[in-house]
Amino acid sequence: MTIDPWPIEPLWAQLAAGLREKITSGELAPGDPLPSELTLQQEHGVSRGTVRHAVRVLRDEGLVVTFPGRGTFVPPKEHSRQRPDDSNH
Amino acid sequence: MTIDPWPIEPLWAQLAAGLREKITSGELAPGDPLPSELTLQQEHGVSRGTVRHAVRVLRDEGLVVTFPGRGTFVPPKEHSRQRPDDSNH
DNA sequence: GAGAATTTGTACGTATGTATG
DNA sequence: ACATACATACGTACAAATTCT
Repeated sequence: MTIDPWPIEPLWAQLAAGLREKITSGELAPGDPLPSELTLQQEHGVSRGTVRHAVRVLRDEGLVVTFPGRGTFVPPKEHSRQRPDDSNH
Repeated sequence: MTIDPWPIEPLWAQLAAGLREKITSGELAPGDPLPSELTLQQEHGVSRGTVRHAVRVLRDEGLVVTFPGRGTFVPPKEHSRQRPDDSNH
C-alpha cells in the first residue's frame, strides 16, 4: 500500500482506501487492532491528522471501533460496547 | 458502583465520585481503610494509574490520607495520631 | 531478626481525544 | 495538511515503606 504524495485523491482518502481493503480482504480480521496512529503516520509519511481523518472515515462506515487509550480494532459482528480485551494484569 | 467504559466523565472522575459517596454516606467511616489500589483496579476493571488519579483527587479534597506502605484511610475529624490503627502488641 | 507479602511511590512507554497555531 | 501540547487511559517494572509469617 503506497500513498501518492501528489494526490489525485486526498491523502486521507488514499489511506482510508488502503485500510479498508485490508479489512474487507480479511488481512485484518475481526478483533485485530489496526496499526497505531503513530505507526501509520510513520509508515506512510503523513501527519497524525491525516491518519486520524482516514480512521474517522472507517469508523463512520462501521468498519472499525476505537477505544480511547487502547487502540482501534476491527469489530466482531456482534460487538457489545465493551473493551476488546480484558485479559490484563 | 459501576464504571462506564464509554465515559461521559473520565474514568478517574467516576471512580472518585463513587468513593466520595461511600465516604460522605458513612459507608466508609473515619479510620477505615480504602480498598487497596490493586483491589480497586481489579474491582472496577481500570488501570492502576486511573485508580491513583481518583485517590489523588480525594486526597486533595482532604477526604482521605495516604500512608506509603500502609494504605489510604478516611481520617478522623481531629487527626492527632499519625497511625489510623495501633492495636498491636 | 529474616524473608515474604502487601501497599504505595515513581518512572517509562504506548495510544487515543481534544485544542491551538 | 502539518506540528505541538496537554489530557485521559492502559501496561510494565522497579523501589520504598510497612506488615505478616
